Amino acid sequence: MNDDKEATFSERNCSTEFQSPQQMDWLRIQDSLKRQLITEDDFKWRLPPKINEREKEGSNCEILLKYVGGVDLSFSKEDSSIACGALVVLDFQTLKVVYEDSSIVRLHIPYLPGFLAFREAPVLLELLDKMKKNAHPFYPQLLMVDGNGLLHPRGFGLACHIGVLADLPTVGVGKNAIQSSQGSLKPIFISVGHRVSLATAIETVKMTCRFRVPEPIRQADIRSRERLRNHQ
DNA sequence: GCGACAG
DNA sequence: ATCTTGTCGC
Repeated sequence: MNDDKEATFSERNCSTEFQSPQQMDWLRIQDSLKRQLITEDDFKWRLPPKINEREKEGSNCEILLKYVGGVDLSFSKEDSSIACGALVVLDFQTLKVVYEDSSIVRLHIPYLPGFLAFREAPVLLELLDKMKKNAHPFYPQLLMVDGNGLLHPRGFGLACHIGVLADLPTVGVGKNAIQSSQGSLKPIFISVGHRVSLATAIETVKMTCRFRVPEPIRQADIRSRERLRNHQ
């Protein structure tokens, strides 16, 4: 009964019959990048021990997760091709913003379901790269992305895309998803981006949620639209 | 007209 | 993504 729905959904999104030449390229790129995707914990830091939890034995790792990044884009209401991408870094424990940068750009690639990364990733990768080039001490150890990761028709959403290209642990956080009208309370959709397990993805998001959306993404959202406003 | 698929 | 007022409550 439900198999019919699953099958048609999958077919519709993975078929190459009705794709433009551009989208054919994008499909190949996604497929290629997906081969580099890591969906397990792969980082050298550890989460701060929970309050009622004993320190884990055998964890020789002394580095604690401290710098958590968040990225988001906001768009101009007048000209939808004008956007502001923002990158923020928060202290994982205090949730205070310790770094902020943003960039106003003109986007030439339209939004197409399943290909969000080709529209939004370039700006965000630039902001990350700028920080890395400067060897900034607050460069994020984990990045939360406003968009899905594995939760994607081909299992390679924006969070995966950014994670692989930046070689950074990422978590995807979606605010809408397919067949979203089931849950009653507006849920968020957490999925693995790159170099994190689902358990870690969920745990880190929970630990940074003061409100519905985790604080790193919320701050990136607030600051990107704020800057867009002051620009015109 | 219906259904609807991140941002 | 963006368009949008007031309202309730801490």
